[in-house]
Amino acid sequence: MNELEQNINTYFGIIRQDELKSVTSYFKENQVEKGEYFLKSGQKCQKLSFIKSGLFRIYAISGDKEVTQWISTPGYFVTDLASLYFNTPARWTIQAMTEAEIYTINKEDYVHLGKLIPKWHELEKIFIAKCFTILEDRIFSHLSMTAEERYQFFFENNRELFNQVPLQYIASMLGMTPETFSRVRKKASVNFKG
Amino acid sequence: MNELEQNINTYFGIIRQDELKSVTSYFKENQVEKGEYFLKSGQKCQKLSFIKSGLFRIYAISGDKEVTQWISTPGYFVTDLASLYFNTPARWTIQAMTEAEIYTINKEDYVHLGKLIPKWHELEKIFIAKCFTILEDRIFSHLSMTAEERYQFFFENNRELFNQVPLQYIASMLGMTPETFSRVRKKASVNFKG
DNA sequence: ATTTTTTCTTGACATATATCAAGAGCTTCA
DNA sequence: TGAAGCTCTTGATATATGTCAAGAAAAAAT
Repeated sequence: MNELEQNINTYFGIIRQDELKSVTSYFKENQVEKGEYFLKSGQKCQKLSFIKSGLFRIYAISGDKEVTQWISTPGYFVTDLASLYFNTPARWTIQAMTEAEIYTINKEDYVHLGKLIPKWHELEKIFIAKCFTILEDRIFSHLSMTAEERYQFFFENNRELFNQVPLQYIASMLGMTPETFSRVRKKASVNFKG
Repeated sequence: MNELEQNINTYFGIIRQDELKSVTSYFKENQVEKGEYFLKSGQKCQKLSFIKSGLFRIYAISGDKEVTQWISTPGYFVTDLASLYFNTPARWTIQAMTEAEIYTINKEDYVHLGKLIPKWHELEKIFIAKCFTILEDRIFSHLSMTAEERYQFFFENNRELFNQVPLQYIASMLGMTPETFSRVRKKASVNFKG
């Protein structure tokens, strides 16, 4: 099973091999330059991509500040789900932080799959439900954890990311300033050694 | 169109009248006592209900504190989506804050509808996607707004709730203490008059 | 109607986190 | 290789929010 097929399997669940082939055939592999915009806030999102290589940052402008919502890494996907599903202007801007290779399906084909593969809506359902539970975890973390605890938790589960991207963006997605992030980090590393 | 049919329409989208009838026929109306638990954290959630009347609080215990995630009012629904869809132990406890009347479908029937009504998975997909966008808004509010701004925003859109439930729970779902809530509230009302 | 319980407010104070400013260490790239 | 720009850290300080404690107000129970 190739990379893309595995992505589909991970997020959408299991389908017959021939259907899987059919699904993946709608994805086109493409290259993305560093700094290139996958989506700009306000546009209607017309595609969904899985990341083969490279890093994408999903963020929005709020007042005079950027709010990073997520950093997407190989194996993950990028899209603005709300915009894709409800045809609303995207909240998020999505930009490549590095050169990247992605597998992209456009919205038209994505919707078409629903007519082509009986089980497709069910798979989408699973996909979105997974996205939902991820957000639910995050809400809970904001309601119940301090900045330090959110840092710890994220660090435990995403160590690799810390030497791949500017830390200020991780700070933002955890809901703290770069300065606080830096201090929390120092404190955590001291605790870790001690 | 009755209340329940309208609920289905609002959350799941439009379907044929006969299919709608078929869907709603699986929901049973039932009474709930004040204080009764709809779901307890750790259980596997086996149902989904729409609220005809009454109020439910969705919360979790974190350390020695309760974290209120949401207060569900007539027209809304109650369930633990993650638990319902992935059969995992529920994170949330759901308790009736008042006497209540609800329309309930059990999981078995809910799943069965997928076999019965071709479009059902697609409707569920819409339902979950809506839930997703609500959470996305909330994440954004925690990443970009102060306690005061979150208060303001919630107040604008949910004034009625403020004289129906203990404010401490609203405080918690907005991620602040009752004391902070009280101060923010005072400040907001002064600004409002001035 | 009175008591009891719960909820809300307020003040004093503690702590967490943000802001501002400066400098150090990296990268990038000309 | 050196200049220019990022990025990260650190200190000083400000602000937002939490904690604790007490009392007032409101709601529920008797």
